[in-house]
Amino acid sequence: MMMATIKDVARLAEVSTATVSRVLNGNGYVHQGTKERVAKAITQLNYRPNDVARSLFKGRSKMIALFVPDIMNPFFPELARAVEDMAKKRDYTFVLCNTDDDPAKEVNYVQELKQKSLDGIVIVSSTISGDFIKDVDIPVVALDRILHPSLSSVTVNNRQGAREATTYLQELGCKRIAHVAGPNNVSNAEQRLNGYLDVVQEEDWFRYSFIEQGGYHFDEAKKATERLLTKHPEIDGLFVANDLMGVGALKAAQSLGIAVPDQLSIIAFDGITLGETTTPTLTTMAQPIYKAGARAAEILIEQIEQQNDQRQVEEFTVEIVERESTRRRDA
Amino acid sequence: MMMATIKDVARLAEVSTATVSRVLNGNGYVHQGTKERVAKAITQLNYRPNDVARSLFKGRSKMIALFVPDIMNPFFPELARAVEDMAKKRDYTFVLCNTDDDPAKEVNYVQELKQKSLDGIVIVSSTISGDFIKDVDIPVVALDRILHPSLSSVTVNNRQGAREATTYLQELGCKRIAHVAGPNNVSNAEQRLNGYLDVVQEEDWFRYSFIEQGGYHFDEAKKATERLLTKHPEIDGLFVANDLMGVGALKAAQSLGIAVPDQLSIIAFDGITLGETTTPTLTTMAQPIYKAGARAAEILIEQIEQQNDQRQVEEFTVEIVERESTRRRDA
DNA sequence: TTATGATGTGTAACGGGTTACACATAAGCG
DNA sequence: CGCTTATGTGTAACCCGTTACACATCATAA
Repeated sequence: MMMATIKDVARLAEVSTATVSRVLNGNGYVHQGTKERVAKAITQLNYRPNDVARSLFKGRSKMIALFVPDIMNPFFPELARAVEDMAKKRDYTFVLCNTDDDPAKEVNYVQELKQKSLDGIVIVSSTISGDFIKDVDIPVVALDRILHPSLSSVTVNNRQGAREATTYLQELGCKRIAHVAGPNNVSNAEQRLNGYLDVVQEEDWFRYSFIEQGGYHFDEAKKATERLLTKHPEIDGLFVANDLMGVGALKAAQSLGIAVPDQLSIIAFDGITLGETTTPTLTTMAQPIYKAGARAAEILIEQIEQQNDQRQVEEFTVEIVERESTRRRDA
Repeated sequence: MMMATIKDVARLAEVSTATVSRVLNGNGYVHQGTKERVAKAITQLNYRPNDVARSLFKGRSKMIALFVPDIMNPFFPELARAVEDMAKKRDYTFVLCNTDDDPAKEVNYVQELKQKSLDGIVIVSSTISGDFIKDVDIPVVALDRILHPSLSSVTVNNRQGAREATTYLQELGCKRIAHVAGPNNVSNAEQRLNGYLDVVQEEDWFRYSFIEQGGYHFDEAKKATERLLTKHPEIDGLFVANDLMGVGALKAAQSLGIAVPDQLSIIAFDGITLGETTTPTLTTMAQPIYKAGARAAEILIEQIEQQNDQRQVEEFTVEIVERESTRRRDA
């Protein structure tokens, strides 16, 4: 059978559609008796308002989107889960977009979603033009990476975390600490690199050849680590820009017959589950991933609902999680 | 500035909105010259039709959803990616729903999405009532698990794959092969169990105590494996119902000091990336996960667009991927 | 008793598209 | 030349809610 409409309810309850609408939304005055008749009609017809009609009138859709480079990257599912949970909690529908870090795709998604009256976007991106995104006339919250100074954002203290990670390796007794870096143009990767440099740059052993690019990819990081360990066999500590790459580094050490953590301590960054399943498990600077995602969604929804119009910038703190890939060196 | 509407275009091009609509959709007759004037006006105003208004009239939204138990389970991101890619290719917006295997949540999502005129659902579920889902009056395609005989579905040959996995262990020379099983009520888990039984049930050593429940969870599977290996130290081969559990089994063996693959060969099922990052890497019966997801979405869209109304049932084939967790036993 | 505000409800416009229908003109054909 | 069909375009209804506005009734205070 056809979905019942507000007219059917109105007819059955012998009132106008305006009255039904008022009952539905709890607006205006409605006589108690009328309210009950309408409620009864609604139940009887199993009526559910058509959200499309509502959206058309209101110009809002109760939908938010999350843009990620690729949901298959194990960092993003937890973020997606967090945003979806918050969306559901606040009665929003959750749209997921994989952008592949392609600015054209990102722009294209924005346009298509705006045609659908999407209410807002949580975006993880390093590629989209800040100038484009700041002019998108719906609320946007940047997550994990900063996109434009005018946008609300939720991030972590990458630089400080990187400093702590590197210092931790020093405290374990590591004498030569290298870094497998993330991509050049990504804010959080640069911050992690800087944090590493903050700690080691003044050391007399330090040279820039202790840094290799791993581009946030498993394979690239594996190769980068192999290069590092080959040209500098003296390396006894490794700070890797994220966990996915950290696992690549683990693999590289294995393939070169270098024992982790006996000969080499490895610490990475992010705190994704993947790091718990390797052998050895991966020591890491863990982000509160879920919390950050949920908070980003919450800020977005507050902005949508005008409860809080101004820009919010929040930075969470990372915490070391000691696992098996690091160990104190005997002096 | 406000978004331009079809009326603005009509005014600028000096035609009626009907004519603009015809140009937009390539319907009916429009004079060549008129067409050009309208096209010019559209460009000039940077006009994009309002999809909400369209949806209201058509009763269709160009949105499809994917229901998964939990996107944080590493089996699902690839599926999600596949469905999203296909959705995008066919100009559909992709909605992701985490159901936590909770039938109430599933029903609730269906209702909310139907209010938004969602066009169809790809669903991975073992919990939703078949009777409920078959009466949802929009197209539904079951993926990975069978839900109801009247629904289109895309699955893999779980039973045959399980037979091959178990036989493979036999061929390696394993004499006592145990199974860490998935949940009871999930069709593919039962099929995998049955495939295992097909091969070993007639063996004289076989007893049901060689089977333990691991419920498709990492931790549960780890504990189940510990129980198995403790009560049956003679086990030299293990078929695990999926890769996530397989990694749990690997951990269990490690914690008991049992060397994989030297003392124990482990083969799992699914072929997710996670199995490539462990040490040893995990031998598995790999599903064409991406292909299956993409095909499910394609069938769904065909059904939505009435190109193909009848039920489709497709079964893909799994293939063994030999990695490091299995090895031939010396006779 | 009357002015005033609170309560209760319906009418109709509106949001932004799509399309059935009517009408007009032009072209093709016997 | 008259009839039929193809081409071209506008009017208005429709999709399904929401809400401004008008109007009535009722209660309360002065």
